[in-house]
Amino acid sequence: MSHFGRTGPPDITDTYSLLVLNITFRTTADDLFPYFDKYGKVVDIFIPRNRRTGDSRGFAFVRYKYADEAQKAVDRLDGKVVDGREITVQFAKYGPNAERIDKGRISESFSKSSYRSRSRSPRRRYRDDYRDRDYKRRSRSRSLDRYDRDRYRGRDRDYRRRSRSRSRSDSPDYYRGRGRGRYDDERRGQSRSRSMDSASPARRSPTHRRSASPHRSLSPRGGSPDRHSGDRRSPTPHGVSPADRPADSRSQSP
DNA sequence: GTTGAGCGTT
Repeated sequence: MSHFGRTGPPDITDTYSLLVLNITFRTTADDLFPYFDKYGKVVDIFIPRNRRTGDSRGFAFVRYKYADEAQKAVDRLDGKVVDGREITVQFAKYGPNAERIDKGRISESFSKSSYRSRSRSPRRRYRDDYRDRDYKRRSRSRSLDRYDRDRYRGRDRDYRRRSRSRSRSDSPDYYRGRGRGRYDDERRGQSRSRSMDSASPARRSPTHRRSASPHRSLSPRGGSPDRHSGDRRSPTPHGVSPADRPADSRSQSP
């Protein structure tokens, strides 16, 4: 039983869904199974993943067959350290279709008569699908979702700061890399190859220098770091020299 | 290689 959520929702009519938050991004359904299975009969475990990257979002849904077992798991597994991180287990408040559920159990099935109740759903079913291609072309003022908000949070400060001090014409990579709206997720393989050979020389130059610059600053006394330099240079006699770069350029050139 | 509020797929 290692295939959870791969075949889609089996049957959530008589199952109780538990929401597991604060789990690691590397935790899989199989990892959570032994934890929840010990406290009750786990019907299915599903971990929402990103459509583009495929990485876990950091939370999972565990469905129990009985409410008493689910409650037990919430009380026992809530605050339990899994994979080195404390997880949060609680009853799901919303169903797979954004419908309100009671105690993790769906209060209303999607029958013909349920359509009338659906008018009350204040929540949208869409989350990441429409945002991925609409948010960038439309306007970012709509409010960034958790996916983009996370990435922008770390890149935003650097991104804006550089724009002020440095001109865009100075960084041709700006249009291909950050200008697209996002920098990774689903980038083309060919773009990456060219970046390594074409636009690399300009960026790789400062990269090598940083090894020597900070090293000297941290050792104003001198004399001591001499031993380290000698040993570290041995494994790298050549290859890091920029003089070899032109040689590769002609090979890469068509 | 990174991140951390929240509510889900065939």
